[in-house]
Amino acid sequence: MAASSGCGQKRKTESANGGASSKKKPNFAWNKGLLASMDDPELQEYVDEKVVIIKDKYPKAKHHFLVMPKENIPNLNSLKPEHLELLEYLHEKGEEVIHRTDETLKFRLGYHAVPSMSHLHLHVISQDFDSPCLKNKKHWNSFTTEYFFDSEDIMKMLKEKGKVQLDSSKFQDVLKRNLRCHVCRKDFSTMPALKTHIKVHSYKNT
DNA sequence: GTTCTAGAAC
DNA sequence: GTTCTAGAAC
Repeated sequence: MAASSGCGQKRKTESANGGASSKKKPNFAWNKGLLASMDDPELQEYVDEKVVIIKDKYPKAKHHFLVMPKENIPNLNSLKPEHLELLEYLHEKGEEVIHRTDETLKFRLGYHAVPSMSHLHLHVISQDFDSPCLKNKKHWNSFTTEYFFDSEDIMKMLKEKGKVQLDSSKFQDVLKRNLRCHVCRKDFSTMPALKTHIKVHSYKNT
């Protein structure tokens, strides 16, 4: 059967790397990974003159896309008032990809308060969170707590304040909070228990 | 962001 | 003994 985990784990049988120089994987600049992913045709979902949409390399739900401007905007703190139209465009393109994918499912469009990866990216993620890549508390809390800012709220902030200023220290504790179902608010003590539980809910967009 | 894995939790 | 979490990795 060889059922795989489906979450991009490495094959240990891989050995055709032609040399003894493969002891360690260079981890430096891992946070620049989105730049490479943007140019990967395997991941690209949509491209135009202003944006690139890719499938998240490690999707945390059945459907998980990243909408990114081609313009190099490192993060939310870099946003200026003149970027508002661009944010609206990202949102619009995100909604389009939802309609092309599965409009019967509930989705959210939003930004992480403190993203690990550099280069502004709008998450477009279905709310089932049914994925083998969703593995730990940080994953869960980053999409189901106030760590996840709805795109509309970010746009509103930029519009009203002329910037998006988030205190990153405030969000470290949020990621360590107890595991709680995003639908019925029931608490769970382990990830496996939570992952089993969330399957009982419907994620239809009705 | 992920992988790996020690040792805590059960 | 096995499951699960959480911190280091260059």
